Amino acid sequence: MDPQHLRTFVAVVDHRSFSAAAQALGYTQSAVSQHIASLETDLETPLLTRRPVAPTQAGERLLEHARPLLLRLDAARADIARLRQVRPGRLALACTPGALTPATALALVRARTAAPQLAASMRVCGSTEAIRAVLTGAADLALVDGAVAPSDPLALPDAGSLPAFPVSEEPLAVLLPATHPLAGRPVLRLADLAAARWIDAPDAAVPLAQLRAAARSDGFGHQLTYAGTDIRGLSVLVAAGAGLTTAALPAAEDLPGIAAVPITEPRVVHRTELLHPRTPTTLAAELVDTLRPAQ
Amino acid sequence: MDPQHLRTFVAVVDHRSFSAAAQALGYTQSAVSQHIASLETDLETPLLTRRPVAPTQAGERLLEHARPLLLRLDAARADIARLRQVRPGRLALACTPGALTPATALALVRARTAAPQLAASMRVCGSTEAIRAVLTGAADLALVDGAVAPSDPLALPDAGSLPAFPVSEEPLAVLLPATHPLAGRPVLRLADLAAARWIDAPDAAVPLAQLRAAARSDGFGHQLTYAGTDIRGLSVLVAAGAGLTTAALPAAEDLPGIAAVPITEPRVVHRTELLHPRTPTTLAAELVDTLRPAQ
DNA sequence: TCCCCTTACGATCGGCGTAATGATA
DNA sequence: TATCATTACGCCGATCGTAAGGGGA
Repeated sequence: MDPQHLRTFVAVVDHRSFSAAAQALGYTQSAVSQHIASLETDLETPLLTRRPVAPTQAGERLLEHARPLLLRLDAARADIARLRQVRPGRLALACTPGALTPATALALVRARTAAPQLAASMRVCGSTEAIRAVLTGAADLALVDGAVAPSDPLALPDAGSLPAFPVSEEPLAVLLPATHPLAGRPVLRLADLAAARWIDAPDAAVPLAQLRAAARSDGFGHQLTYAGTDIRGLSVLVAAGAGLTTAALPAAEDLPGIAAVPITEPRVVHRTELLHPRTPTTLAAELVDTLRPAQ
Repeated sequence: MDPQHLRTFVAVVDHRSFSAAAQALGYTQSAVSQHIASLETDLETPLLTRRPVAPTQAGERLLEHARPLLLRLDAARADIARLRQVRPGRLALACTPGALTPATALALVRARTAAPQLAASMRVCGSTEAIRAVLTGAADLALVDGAVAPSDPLALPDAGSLPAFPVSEEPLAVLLPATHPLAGRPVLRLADLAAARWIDAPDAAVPLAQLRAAARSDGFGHQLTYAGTDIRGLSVLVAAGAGLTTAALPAAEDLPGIAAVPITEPRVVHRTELLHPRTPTTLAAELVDTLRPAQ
């Protein structure tokens, strides 16, 4: 089970084609075929069906291991590289949309004025991608948000080795169309909304799985999936009646056509956490110190 | 970063010697040296000091990645192997000492009588080892205990891919010498005990880290570490005044020289969970079904 | 017939062991 | 000087690319 073979396997599944994966990886078709054959011989089971190219049951299972495995391998390499040389003149931030608030923006601006020569960058993406960016060294810090019980840590996938600390906690609010029957309520209970129609926007809003966990419910079904990271676009969909979503209460106020109603039951908050590598760059460490007292 | 090289690296650190690691792995000294050299060239940093052989800072960091990485690699292989052939005639159970209660023992006996030809085995060990056993296929099921807030899941290391469900929850009790000033109390608060002297028995009792997490305290210091898995031996130490420990209340009653006092604050329970592979053997699946309604 | 995966085959590279060398207490 | 890690070197196996083969739409 050579990691390189696993990488090829993942690429083949993603591209649904041996030849496309070969091109993407800079191999010949033949090499890719040999990689897969090597894995299948080693594990003594077929991993892919051909025509069409798709993972078998065993292949699916292997994928579930291979992706985190390869991520961790890249993380290990990046971790050692960071330990070897600390680049001071850079600050690359990965940020989920819900974590980009006036407070965090201000902290970044303050860090910039403190170090004017600093080349700063910010990338807005889903939490998985943000965590991956920090793990692999593509980003120096990540700001990630989610919904949890008060003062509980966020349950972040594959972020095991990353230190995290809370930056802020605000009330969690449901976003409803202003015309919605429940829009006038001062507060709402999550359980009352489990049967509603939701929008699944894993990269832009709180993932529905976190709501289910908070409400200990199987509800929160969805018919529409929103793949972007643009909260405003999401709010337009909500206003049009495509479904509900959640956000931090302060961020959700003043959205046109939207009523934001805080959730009181169960006790749940919108929480933002800052993740940083074990060996942050000096500028990243400064920003960490800037934000830490905000807790 | 060949996994085989990582495996060698871990072995060298564990043996504190190239030659001993070579012998353990069935390589020559030379091959081990080349593995380490390959890693150090690849990562462009020394990973080990020689004479004495010890990990450098970068080596320590690599270790933190390498061990879970290799475990997951073994887990992936075992997972696929289980998918390929289900061995019905075996039931290997890995169990932490605190999870071995009359109820779980009865369930095992019942499963045995239902399938008399069954070769059953049980291994008592720490939770990390129990999880590793299930992940690598050495065991078919694991029973693991710990202390958490009521109805919270156990936070188990590296068990990400293993389904788990609760088998029982009982009050958590402190074990005190019968002569202890607090022994007569009907109940105790965990915070009152943070400053006491504890025994760190990670493989036999609730790890102190879990108590710190439950009490949100930095206390629970220890001077004595107990490396075994024998709860009776641990209770003898407690009775002798070596320090305190915890256990499920029912299990802790009637220990000679011991007073078991339930903890009421913060809300915390002793919880036992059953972990099983995604593809359990038929007998393991039966036992899973037997225990599941016990929830 | 075309597309795409598989197999055959030769060249190259990497990894292992043996054995010589080097360093350290 | 004894012990242990490193280096030199030759052999073997693994992997790559080129190219021929095969099977489904």
